Amino acid sequence: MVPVTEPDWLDEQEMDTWLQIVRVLTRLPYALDAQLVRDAGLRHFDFQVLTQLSQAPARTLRMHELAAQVSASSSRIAHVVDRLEGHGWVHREPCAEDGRFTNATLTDEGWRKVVETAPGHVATVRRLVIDTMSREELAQVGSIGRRILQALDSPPPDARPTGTRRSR
Amino acid sequence: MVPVTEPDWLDEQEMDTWLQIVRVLTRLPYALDAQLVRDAGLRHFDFQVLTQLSQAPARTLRMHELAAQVSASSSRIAHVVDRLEGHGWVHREPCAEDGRFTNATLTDEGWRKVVETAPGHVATVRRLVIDTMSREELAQVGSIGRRILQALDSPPPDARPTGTRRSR
DNA sequence: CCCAGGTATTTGAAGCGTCAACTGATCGCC
DNA sequence: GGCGATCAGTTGACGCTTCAAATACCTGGG
Repeated sequence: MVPVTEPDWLDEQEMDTWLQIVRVLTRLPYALDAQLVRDAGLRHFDFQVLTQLSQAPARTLRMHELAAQVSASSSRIAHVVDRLEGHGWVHREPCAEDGRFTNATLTDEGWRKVVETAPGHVATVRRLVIDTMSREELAQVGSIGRRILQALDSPPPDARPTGTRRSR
Repeated sequence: MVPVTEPDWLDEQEMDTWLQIVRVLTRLPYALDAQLVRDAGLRHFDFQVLTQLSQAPARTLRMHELAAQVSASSSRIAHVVDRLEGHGWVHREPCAEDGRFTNATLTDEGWRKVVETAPGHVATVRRLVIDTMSREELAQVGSIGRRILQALDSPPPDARPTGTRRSR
Protein backbone atom coordinates (compact mmCIF):
# COMPACT_ATOMS: atom_id res chain seq x y z
CA MET A 1 0.00 0.00 0.00
CA VAL A 2 1.40 3.30 -1.11
CA PRO A 3 1.79 6.09 1.47
CA VAL A 4 -1.25 8.03 0.39
CA THR A 5 -0.20 11.59 1.03
CA GLU A 6 2.91 12.70 2.80
CA PRO A 7 1.74 15.94 4.37
CA ASP A 8 4.28 18.11 2.55
CA TRP A 9 3.74 20.73 5.21
CA LEU A 10 4.30 24.46 4.81
CA ASP A 11 7.55 25.72 6.25
CA GLU A 12 7.67 28.78 8.43
CA GLN A 13 7.90 31.35 5.68
CA GLU A 14 5.27 29.69 3.53
CA MET A 15 2.93 29.51 6.48
CA ASP A 16 3.53 33.12 7.37
CA THR A 17 2.77 34.30 3.85
CA TRP A 18 -0.30 32.10 3.65
CA LEU A 19 -1.54 33.56 6.91
CA GLN A 20 -1.23 37.10 5.61
CA ILE A 21 -3.07 36.10 2.45
CA VAL A 22 -5.90 34.49 4.37
CA ARG A 23 -6.28 37.57 6.49
CA VAL A 24 -6.37 39.82 3.46
CA LEU A 25 -8.85 37.46 1.82
CA THR A 26 -11.05 37.77 4.89
CA ARG A 27 -10.83 41.43 5.64
CA LEU A 28 -10.31 43.26 2.37
CA PRO A 29 -13.64 42.27 0.78
CA TYR A 30 -15.35 43.25 3.99
CA ALA A 31 -13.70 46.68 3.94
CA LEU A 32 -14.57 47.24 0.29
CA ASP A 33 -18.19 46.40 0.99
CA ALA A 34 -18.23 48.61 4.04
CA GLN A 35 -17.04 51.70 2.18
CA LEU A 36 -19.46 51.21 -0.69
CA VAL A 37 -22.43 50.42 1.51
CA ARG A 38 -21.72 53.41 3.66
CA ASP A 39 -21.13 55.88 0.84
CA ALA A 40 -23.37 54.53 -1.88
CA GLY A 41 -25.69 51.85 -0.50
CA LEU A 42 -24.03 49.31 -2.75
CA ARG A 43 -22.08 46.09 -2.23
CA HIS A 44 -18.74 45.70 -3.95
CA PHE A 45 -20.10 42.95 -6.11
CA ASP A 46 -23.00 45.12 -7.30
CA PHE A 47 -20.55 47.86 -8.13
CA GLN A 48 -18.48 45.45 -10.19
CA VAL A 49 -21.58 44.49 -12.14
CA LEU A 50 -22.49 48.11 -12.82
CA THR A 51 -18.91 48.87 -13.81
CA GLN A 52 -18.73 46.00 -16.26
CA LEU A 53 -21.93 47.17 -17.90
CA SER A 54 -20.69 50.75 -18.00
CA GLN A 55 -17.65 49.62 -19.96
CA ALA A 56 -19.49 47.38 -22.41
CA PRO A 57 -20.54 48.53 -25.87
CA ALA A 58 -23.98 50.14 -25.66
CA ARG A 59 -23.67 49.59 -21.91
CA THR A 60 -25.19 46.21 -22.59
CA LEU A 61 -24.16 42.62 -21.96
CA ARG A 62 -25.88 39.28 -22.10
CA MET A 63 -26.46 37.77 -18.72
CA HIS A 64 -23.97 34.97 -19.15
CA GLU A 65 -21.28 37.32 -20.41
CA LEU A 66 -21.85 39.56 -17.45
CA ALA A 67 -21.65 36.55 -15.16
CA ALA A 68 -18.36 35.44 -16.72
CA GLN A 69 -16.82 38.88 -16.36
CA VAL A 70 -17.44 39.01 -12.66
CA SER A 71 -16.81 35.29 -12.03
CA ALA A 72 -20.33 34.56 -10.86
CA SER A 73 -22.87 31.82 -11.40
CA SER A 74 -25.78 32.59 -13.68
CA SER A 75 -28.08 32.22 -10.74
CA ARG A 76 -26.22 34.79 -8.71
CA ILE A 77 -26.31 37.21 -11.60
CA ALA A 78 -30.03 36.69 -12.03
CA HIS A 79 -30.68 37.59 -8.40
CA VAL A 80 -28.29 40.53 -8.41
CA VAL A 81 -29.70 41.98 -11.62
CA ASP A 82 -33.16 41.62 -10.08
CA ARG A 83 -32.03 43.84 -7.27
CA LEU A 84 -30.24 46.35 -9.49
CA GLU A 85 -33.27 46.51 -11.76
CA GLY A 86 -35.36 47.25 -8.70
CA HIS A 87 -33.18 50.28 -8.05
CA GLY A 88 -33.63 51.36 -11.64
CA TRP A 89 -29.94 51.04 -12.42
CA VAL A 90 -30.21 48.21 -14.89
CA HIS A 91 -32.77 47.29 -17.49
CA ARG A 92 -33.40 43.75 -18.68
CA GLU A 93 -34.65 42.91 -22.15
CA PRO A 94 -34.89 39.63 -24.03
CA CYS A 95 -32.59 39.57 -27.03
CA ALA A 96 -34.55 40.16 -30.23
CA GLU A 97 -32.43 37.95 -32.50
CA ASP A 98 -32.06 34.98 -30.19
CA GLY A 99 -34.72 34.50 -27.57
CA ARG A 100 -32.45 32.44 -25.36
CA PHE A 101 -30.43 35.46 -24.38
CA THR A 102 -31.31 38.28 -22.07
CA ASN A 103 -29.59 41.63 -22.42
CA ALA A 104 -28.81 43.64 -19.35
CA THR A 105 -28.35 47.36 -20.00
CA LEU A 106 -27.11 50.06 -17.67
CA THR A 107 -29.72 52.82 -17.43
CA ASP A 108 -28.81 56.52 -17.36
CA GLU A 109 -29.52 56.48 -13.67
CA GLY A 110 -27.18 53.51 -13.29
CA TRP A 111 -24.52 55.37 -15.21
CA ARG A 112 -24.85 58.34 -12.88
CA LYS A 113 -24.57 56.00 -9.92
CA VAL A 114 -21.31 54.57 -11.23
CA VAL A 115 -19.89 58.00 -11.99
CA GLU A 116 -20.67 59.38 -8.57
CA THR A 117 -19.57 56.26 -6.72
CA ALA A 118 -16.31 55.56 -8.51
CA PRO A 119 -14.05 58.28 -7.06
CA GLY A 120 -14.65 57.31 -3.45
CA HIS A 121 -14.17 53.67 -4.28
CA VAL A 122 -10.95 54.31 -6.16
CA ALA A 123 -9.66 56.33 -3.24
CA THR A 124 -10.35 53.40 -0.94
CA VAL A 125 -8.66 50.95 -3.26
CA ARG A 126 -5.64 53.23 -3.38
CA ARG A 127 -5.45 53.66 0.33
CA LEU A 128 -5.92 50.00 1.21
CA VAL A 129 -4.01 48.34 -1.57
CA ILE A 130 -2.35 50.21 -4.40
CA ASP A 131 -0.50 52.77 -2.34
CA THR A 132 0.99 50.09 -0.11
CA MET A 133 3.13 48.92 -3.02
CA SER A 134 6.02 50.19 -5.06
CA ARG A 135 5.89 50.09 -8.84
CA GLU A 136 7.94 46.92 -8.96
CA GLU A 137 5.77 45.26 -6.39
CA LEU A 138 2.69 46.28 -8.31
CA ALA A 139 3.98 44.52 -11.40
CA GLN A 140 5.00 41.48 -9.42
CA VAL A 141 1.66 41.16 -7.66
CA GLY A 142 -0.11 41.45 -10.99
CA SER A 143 1.99 38.64 -12.34
CA ILE A 144 1.47 36.44 -9.29
CA GLY A 145 -2.25 37.10 -9.44
CA ARG A 146 -2.31 35.89 -13.01
CA ARG A 147 -0.51 32.70 -11.99
CA ILE A 148 -2.95 32.02 -9.17
CA LEU A 149 -5.88 32.52 -11.52
CA GLN A 150 -4.26 30.14 -13.93
CA ALA A 151 -3.95 27.55 -11.16
CA LEU A 152 -7.60 28.12 -10.32
CA ASP A 153 -8.49 27.41 -13.92
CA SER A 154 -6.41 24.26 -14.25
CA PRO A 155 -8.18 21.19 -12.99
CA PRO A 156 -6.67 19.69 -9.84
CA PRO A 157 -4.30 16.86 -10.77
CA ASP A 158 -7.01 14.97 -9.05
CA ALA A 159 -9.26 15.02 -12.07
CA ARG A 160 -7.59 11.76 -12.91
CA PRO A 161 -7.69 10.15 -16.34
CA THR A 162 -8.55 6.86 -14.64
CA GLY A 163 -6.23 5.23 -12.15
CA THR A 164 -3.58 7.87 -12.60
CA ARG A 165 -3.90 9.49 -9.26
CA ARG A 166 -0.47 10.75 -8.34
CA SER A 167 0.67 9.79 -4.89
CA ARG A 168 2.17 13.24 -4.43
CA MET B 1 -15.47 75.97 -3.34
CA VAL B 2 -12.67 73.50 -3.35
CA PRO B 3 -12.37 71.00 -6.24
CA VAL B 4 -14.04 68.19 -4.39
CA THR B 5 -11.81 65.23 -5.11
CA GLU B 6 -9.69 64.99 -8.16
CA PRO B 7 -10.43 61.44 -9.21
CA ASP B 8 -6.80 60.36 -8.93
CA TRP B 9 -7.57 57.51 -11.26
CA LEU B 10 -5.66 54.27 -11.51
CA ASP B 11 -3.23 54.11 -14.39
CA GLU B 12 -3.06 51.10 -16.65
CA GLN B 13 -0.70 49.04 -14.55
CA GLU B 14 -2.44 49.85 -11.30
CA MET B 15 -5.77 48.93 -12.80
CA ASP B 16 -4.41 45.70 -14.19
CA THR B 17 -2.99 44.65 -10.84
CA TRP B 18 -6.19 45.62 -9.06
CA LEU B 19 -8.18 43.55 -11.50
CA GLN B 20 -6.07 40.47 -10.80
CA ILE B 21 -6.48 41.03 -7.09
CA VAL B 22 -10.23 41.37 -7.33
CA ARG B 23 -10.43 38.17 -9.32
CA VAL B 24 -8.31 36.32 -6.80
CA LEU B 25 -10.40 37.78 -4.00
CA THR B 26 -13.49 36.43 -5.71
CA ARG B 27 -12.36 33.04 -6.81
CA LEU B 28 -9.78 31.82 -4.33
CA PRO B 29 -12.10 31.70 -1.30
CA TYR B 30 -14.62 29.91 -3.43
CA ALA B 31 -12.04 27.30 -4.46
CA LEU B 32 -10.87 26.79 -0.87
CA ASP B 33 -14.44 26.25 0.25
CA ALA B 34 -15.11 23.90 -2.62
CA GLN B 35 -12.19 21.60 -1.79
CA LEU B 36 -13.01 21.47 1.88
CA VAL B 37 -16.73 20.97 1.39
CA ARG B 38 -16.09 18.24 -1.13
CA ASP B 39 -13.45 16.41 0.89
CA ALA B 40 -14.50 17.12 4.45
CA GLY B 41 -17.97 18.67 4.53
CA LEU B 42 -16.46 21.82 5.97
CA ARG B 43 -16.23 25.46 4.91
CA HIS B 44 -12.85 27.14 4.92
CA PHE B 45 -13.93 29.42 7.73
CA ASP B 46 -14.99 26.50 9.90
CA PHE B 47 -11.65 24.86 9.26
CA GLN B 48 -9.85 28.00 10.35
CA VAL B 49 -11.82 27.99 13.59
CA LEU B 50 -10.99 24.35 14.29
CA THR B 51 -7.34 24.99 13.43
CA GLN B 52 -7.07 27.93 15.79
CA LEU B 53 -8.52 25.87 18.60
CA SER B 54 -6.20 22.96 17.80
CA GLN B 55 -3.21 25.25 18.23
CA ALA B 56 -4.37 26.91 21.43
CA PRO B 57 -3.22 25.76 24.88
CA ALA B 58 -5.58 23.04 26.13
CA ARG B 59 -7.23 23.35 22.71
CA THR B 60 -9.33 26.03 24.32
CA LEU B 61 -10.04 29.69 23.62
CA ARG B 62 -12.54 32.20 24.83
CA MET B 63 -15.11 33.11 22.26
CA HIS B 64 -13.88 36.63 21.72
CA GLU B 65 -10.26 35.50 21.41
CA LEU B 66 -11.31 32.94 18.85
CA ALA B 67 -13.25 35.63 17.02
CA ALA B 68 -10.25 37.95 16.96
CA GLN B 69 -7.94 35.25 15.64
CA VAL B 70 -10.12 34.60 12.62
CA SER B 71 -11.19 38.23 12.12
CA ALA B 72 -14.85 37.59 12.79
CA SER B 73 -17.62 39.31 14.70
CA SER B 74 -18.68 37.75 17.97
CA SER B 75 -22.05 37.06 16.46
CA ARG B 76 -20.57 35.14 13.57
CA ILE B 77 -18.45 33.10 15.94
CA ALA B 78 -21.48 32.31 18.05
CA HIS B 79 -23.34 30.95 15.03
CA VAL B 80 -20.37 29.02 13.72
CA VAL B 81 -19.56 27.45 17.07
CA ASP B 82 -23.22 26.46 17.32
CA ARG B 83 -22.82 24.54 14.11
CA LEU B 84 -19.46 23.01 15.05
CA GLU B 85 -20.84 22.02 18.42
CA GLY B 86 -23.70 20.34 16.63
CA HIS B 87 -21.16 18.19 14.78
CA GLY B 88 -19.50 17.35 18.08
CA TRP B 89 -16.23 19.00 17.08
CA VAL B 90 -16.30 21.75 19.66
CA HIS B 91 -17.52 21.95 23.22
CA ARG B 92 -18.71 25.13 24.89
CA GLU B 93 -18.43 25.78 28.60
CA PRO B 94 -18.89 28.92 30.69
CA CYS B 95 -15.65 30.01 32.33
CA ALA B 96 -15.60 29.11 36.00
CA GLU B 97 -13.54 32.07 37.23
CA ASP B 98 -15.28 34.78 35.29
CA GLY B 99 -18.86 34.19 34.28
CA ARG B 100 -18.71 36.63 31.42
CA PHE B 101 -16.51 34.38 29.34
CA THR B 102 -17.34 31.25 27.43
CA ASN B 103 -14.60 28.76 26.64
CA ALA B 104 -14.69 26.88 23.38
CA THR B 105 -12.72 23.63 23.39
CA LEU B 106 -11.83 21.35 20.52
CA THR B 107 -13.12 17.85 21.24
CA ASP B 108 -11.13 14.71 20.42
CA GLU B 109 -13.42 14.17 17.51
CA GLY B 110 -12.72 17.72 16.37
CA TRP B 111 -9.01 17.09 16.66
CA ARG B 112 -9.32 14.00 14.49
CA LYS B 113 -11.27 16.02 11.95
CA VAL B 114 -8.50 18.62 11.75
CA VAL B 115 -5.79 15.98 11.45
CA GLU B 116 -7.51 14.12 8.68
CA THR B 117 -8.55 17.26 6.81
CA ALA B 118 -5.32 19.22 6.94
CA PRO B 119 -3.19 17.35 4.38
CA GLY B 120 -5.68 17.72 1.56
CA HIS B 121 -6.19 21.35 2.39
CA VAL B 122 -2.47 22.08 2.52
CA ALA B 123 -2.05 20.37 -0.83
CA THR B 124 -4.71 22.66 -2.28
CA VAL B 125 -3.12 25.76 -0.80
CA ARG B 126 0.20 24.70 -2.31
CA ARG B 127 -1.22 24.03 -5.69
CA LEU B 128 -3.29 27.20 -5.93
CA VAL B 129 -1.03 29.67 -4.20
CA ILE B 130 2.29 28.77 -2.63
CA ASP B 131 3.73 26.84 -5.54
CA THR B 132 2.98 29.67 -7.96
CA MET B 133 5.65 31.78 -6.26
CA SER B 134 9.40 31.81 -5.92
CA ARG B 135 10.99 32.19 -2.51
CA GLU B 136 11.61 35.89 -3.06
CA GLU B 137 8.05 36.45 -4.18
CA LEU B 138 6.79 34.57 -1.14
CA ALA B 139 8.65 36.95 1.15
CA GLN B 140 7.48 39.96 -0.80
CA VAL B 141 3.85 38.92 -0.79
CA GLY B 142 4.04 38.31 2.93
CA SER B 143 5.38 41.79 3.41
CA ILE B 144 2.77 43.39 1.15
CA GLY B 145 0.05 41.47 2.94
CA ARG B 146 1.22 42.91 6.21
CA ARG B 147 1.09 46.41 4.79
CA ILE B 148 -2.44 45.94 3.49
CA LEU B 149 -3.58 44.65 6.87
CA GLN B 150 -1.99 47.66 8.45
CA ALA B 151 -3.92 49.93 6.10
CA LEU B 152 -7.08 48.03 7.00
CA ASP B 153 -6.38 48.71 10.65
CA SER B 154 -5.66 52.42 10.24
CA PRO B 155 -8.75 54.55 10.23
CA PRO B 156 -9.59 56.20 6.91
CA PRO B 157 -8.34 59.81 6.87
CA ASP B 158 -12.08 60.40 6.86
CA ALA B 159 -12.44 59.68 10.57
CA ARG B 160 -12.56 63.40 11.15
CA PRO B 161 -11.32 65.17 14.26
CA THR B 162 -14.48 67.29 14.42
CA GLY B 163 -15.68 69.47 11.56
CA THR B 164 -12.76 68.47 9.42
CA ARG B 165 -14.66 66.25 7.06
CA ARG B 166 -13.18 66.70 3.67
CA SER B 167 -15.82 67.78 1.22
CA ARG B 168 -15.65 64.53 -0.77
C1' DC C 1 -42.68 19.02 -39.04
C1' DC C 2 -41.58 17.47 -34.76
C1' DC C 3 -38.69 15.98 -31.23
C1' DA C 4 -34.13 15.30 -28.71
C1' DG C 5 -30.34 17.79 -26.96
C1' DG C 6 -28.02 21.71 -25.65
C1' DT C 7 -27.70 26.39 -23.91
C1' DA C 8 -29.48 30.60 -21.35
C1' DT C 9 -31.95 32.03 -17.73
C1' DT C 10 -35.11 32.08 -13.84
C1' DT C 11 -37.09 30.40 -9.61
C1' DG C 12 -37.53 28.93 -4.80
C1' DA C 13 -35.73 26.81 -0.82
C1' DA C 14 -32.01 26.27 2.37
C1' DG C 15 -27.81 27.87 4.61
C1' DC C 16 -24.76 31.41 6.20
C1' DG C 17 -23.39 36.26 7.66
C1' DT C 18 -24.77 40.68 9.41
C1' DC C 19 -27.01 43.77 12.18
C1' DA C 20 -29.41 45.32 16.14
C1' DA C 21 -31.45 44.19 20.26
C1' DC C 22 -31.03 41.70 24.30
C1' DT C 23 -29.25 38.96 28.47
C1' DG C 24 -25.74 38.14 32.10
C1' DA C 25 -21.91 39.16 34.60
C1' DT C 26 -18.20 41.97 36.51
C1' DC C 27 -16.21 46.44 37.79
C1' DG C 28 -15.93 50.99 39.75
C1' DC C 29 -17.58 54.76 42.12
C1' DC C 30 -20.18 57.04 45.40
C1' DG D 1 -23.91 47.77 49.15
C1' DG D 2 -26.19 49.43 45.21
C1' DC D 3 -26.31 51.25 40.46
C1' DG D 4 -24.66 52.56 36.08
C1' DA D 5 -21.11 51.42 32.72
C1' DT D 6 -18.99 48.16 30.18
C1' DC D 7 -17.86 43.88 28.25
C1' DA D 8 -18.96 38.89 26.57
C1' DG D 9 -21.99 36.37 24.36
C1' DT D 10 -26.50 34.96 22.28
C1' DT D 11 -30.59 35.45 19.56
C1' DG D 12 -33.69 36.31 15.67
C1' DA D 13 -34.82 38.61 11.53
C1' DC D 14 -33.30 39.87 7.14
C1' DG D 15 -30.54 39.77 2.97
C1' DC D 16 -27.52 37.42 -0.16
C1' DT D 17 -25.44 33.13 -2.24
C1' DT D 18 -25.90 28.56 -3.51
C1' DC D 19 -27.91 24.60 -5.27
C1' DA D 20 -31.17 21.98 -7.76
C1' DA D 21 -35.01 22.03 -10.49
C1' DA D 22 -37.77 24.12 -13.88
C1' DT D 23 -38.60 26.92 -18.06
C1' DA D 24 -37.72 28.79 -22.50
C1' DC D 25 -35.61 28.88 -26.73
C1' DC D 26 -32.90 27.36 -30.62
C1' DT D 27 -30.61 23.71 -33.54
C1' DG D 28 -30.07 19.50 -36.02
C1' DG D 29 -31.79 14.99 -37.36
C1' DG D 30 -35.19 11.96 -38.81
